[in-house]
Amino acid sequence: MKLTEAEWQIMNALWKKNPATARELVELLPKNTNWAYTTIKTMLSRLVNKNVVTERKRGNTSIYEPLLSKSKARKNALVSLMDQAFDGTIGPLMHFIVEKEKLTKSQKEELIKILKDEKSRGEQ
Amino acid sequence: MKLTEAEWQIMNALWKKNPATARELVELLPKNTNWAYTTIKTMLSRLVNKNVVTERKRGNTSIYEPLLSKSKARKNALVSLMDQAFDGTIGPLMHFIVEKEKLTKSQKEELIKILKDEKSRGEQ
DNA sequence: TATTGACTACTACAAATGTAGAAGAAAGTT
DNA sequence: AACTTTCTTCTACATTTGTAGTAGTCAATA
Repeated sequence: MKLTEAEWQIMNALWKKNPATARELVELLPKNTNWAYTTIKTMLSRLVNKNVVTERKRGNTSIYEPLLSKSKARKNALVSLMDQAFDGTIGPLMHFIVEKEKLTKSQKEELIKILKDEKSRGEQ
Repeated sequence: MKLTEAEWQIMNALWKKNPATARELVELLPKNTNWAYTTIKTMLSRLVNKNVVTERKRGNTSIYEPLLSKSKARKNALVSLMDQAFDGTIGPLMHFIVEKEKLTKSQKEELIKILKDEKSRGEQ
C-alpha cells in the first residue's frame, strides 16, 4: 500500500510504460538514478510481493504491470501526508499550499477556474 | 531534514508544547500511541542527532525544543511528495486535490477567496 | 540517611529499505 | 553445437526505523 521512495521511482516508470520488462524500466528511470539491473529486479520482486505489481512471463522474461493505479497511489500518499503533517484534514494543507507555495498568477487563476467549475458541477 | 513517521508524532507533540520534557511529550501523543517512555527518549536522541531538536538540561532532566519549524517541516514534506508522486510541480498536485478530494462547497469558496486575496496582494 | 521513584545513557534487536553480486538457465549468434 | 548475452533466482549486507530493556544516577521523601 505504502510505497517507499525507491518504489516510487519504479512505479513512476511502470506507469509511463505499462506492461514493461525490467530492462525497459531501467531506461525510463531518471538519468541520475544509476541502479544496477539487479537492483531493479529486487525492487520489482518486492513490489510483486506487496501485490502492487504483477509479473507474468513471456519466454523466460518477466513482464510487469502495475496493480496499483497512479491515482490510488497518489491518493494514499496524500492522505498519509495530511495525517502526519497537516492534522489529517485537507484544509490546512490547502491553506499551506496557497499561502506558502507562491503560486504564479496564472496558476492561481487556473485554480480558481477549476474550483468554480467543480463547485457548480459537483454539487448534488 | 526528512522526518520519519514516528518522528512526526514526536515533532507534532513538541510543536504543541514548545519547550517540553520527554514526560510531557508522552502526554501529548495521540492516545493510540502507546510507546514506552524510553522509546520516546530514543526518538528524541535521534532527533537531536539529526539537528532537528535541541536538548538542554534543567537539573538532571532534559528539556527539548524544536530546531525545525513546523512550517519548514511541512514544506519539506510537501516538496518530497511533489517530487516523488506529482512530477515535481505543484500544478498536478493541486489539480489532483481539487478533482479528487471532494472539497466541500464552503472549502472551495474559502479557497477561492484566499486565492484571490493572494493574487492581488502577492503580485510584485 | 535509607528507600523509592524518576531520569539518563547505553545497548539490543527485528523488520524494512537501499543496493547489488553470484551462479545458473534461456535465448540468440556464429 | 559452442559461445555470448541476457534473464532469473538467491543470497547478502549495511543502514535506517520502530520499539524497548537494563543499569546506573540524581532527586524526593519517609
